[in-house]
Amino acid sequence: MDLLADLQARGLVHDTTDSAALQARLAHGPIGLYIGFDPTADSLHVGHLVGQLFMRRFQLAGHRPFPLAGGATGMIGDPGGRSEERTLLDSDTLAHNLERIKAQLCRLLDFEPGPHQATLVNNADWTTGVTMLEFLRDVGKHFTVNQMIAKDSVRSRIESEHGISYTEFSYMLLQANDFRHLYEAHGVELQAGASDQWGNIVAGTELIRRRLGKQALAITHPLMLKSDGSKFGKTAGGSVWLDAARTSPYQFRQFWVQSDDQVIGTYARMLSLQPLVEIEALLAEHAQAPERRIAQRALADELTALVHGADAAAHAAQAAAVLFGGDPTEADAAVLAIVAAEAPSVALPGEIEGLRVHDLLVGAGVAKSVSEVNRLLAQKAVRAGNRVLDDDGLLRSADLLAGGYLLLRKGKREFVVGKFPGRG
RNA sequence: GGGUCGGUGCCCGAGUGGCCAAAGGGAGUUGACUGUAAAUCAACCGGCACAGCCUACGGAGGUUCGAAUCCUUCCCGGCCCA
Repeated sequence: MDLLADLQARGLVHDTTDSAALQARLAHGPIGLYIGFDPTADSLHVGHLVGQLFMRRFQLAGHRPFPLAGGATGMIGDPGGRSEERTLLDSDTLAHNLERIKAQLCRLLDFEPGPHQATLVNNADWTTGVTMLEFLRDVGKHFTVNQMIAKDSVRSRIESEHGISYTEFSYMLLQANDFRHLYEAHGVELQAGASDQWGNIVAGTELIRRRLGKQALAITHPLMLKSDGSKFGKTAGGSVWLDAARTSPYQFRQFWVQSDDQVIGTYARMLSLQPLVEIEALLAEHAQAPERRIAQRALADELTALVHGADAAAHAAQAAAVLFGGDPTEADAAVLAIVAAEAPSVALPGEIEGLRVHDLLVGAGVAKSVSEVNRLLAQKAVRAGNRVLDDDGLLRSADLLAGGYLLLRKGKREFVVGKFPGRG
């Protein structure tokens, strides 16, 4: 199966400009492709994985990926997919975000010198020095406002009550110019992105055609949505981030393990780098005994290893086995040490006997307030080890597990490990 | 610039002097049932030193025993007129 057919079979192709030309071009030899990521936060989240892995698939098939960090476009903000104007980030925040995101963009791709070497680029490098007049003459001249306001992302904003600023209106020109620059400077002939980027991407192919007289190509992948149609990658606690400091490898893995059956097939096909036949076999097996969650576990392990490394993935799996598998009160100190390193943790004061859990749970971020802890206690939702705590929330020294760890559990799936400072 | 309608808790949205921490819905949390799933049912859903107190209905003043509700003023948004 060739690359394009594989992408299609995985449900990763939403639209392409000229599929025959793309097919032929891919068969002809290595192609340069790029996907842009704007530094709107200091970490990417799981929603960005589709795009990152999209590039990885091309690289594995022998092509050259150019992950682009939007140092320039991030200053403007993409008008697409939102009903209101963005608040502009200040330059310190932007610089910080950019640095963090660059590191993440590099993680899933191969940067070793060679024919399919990845190259990280930043559109600020070729945008910052351009003057307003140059831009208007070299880029703006090639677009009519008529076409620009016809694009979905712009039209929906024009029709919204808040309107759209001139700044955000210009976004697509910047992105078009990026494509043109990469085409000329690096021979990047293909731009990929999520389906909501279609308008911006095609603006680039048009600019290349008008100004250079060359054909550039475009391909988009569907936006990933949850089963209820809401935005992918959001949980109760917010987004699931790729940065281990924001979302621990354990939490990251749990996100996938807890995916529901309805969407796991879509997720596995779109995200896993395993051959499609193997994925289909796994999904068939999963359908036989969904309660075993083998598809969820397989995808969770694969993605955690890709994003956080094999060791972190193994530890996250071991921690989950203790917390959801057997009896944590029987786990030995070595295993609990792994749990303690993976699950959110909180420092214990000297003495446990008679200590109330309130501050521990609030401190760990599991509960927002003392009142909430009281409510949880009243609902019998808090445990230490296996013991359901009384309404007073008092702990006993007998609640300590092997190695002096205190395992607090809120509800069925949230855990906090209490550790004495200086140990484990 | 003139007129007019509006700004309520995470979101939508009721409330037009005391019975208001504020109806209802959504989101969320927990419990039951399960498979670390979905659906369903139930409870909870501002904070705290928790039978009480504090903070809160755009901001600041005021009237009143008492204000989300009335008055003044300022800020912000929609619509209409210029």
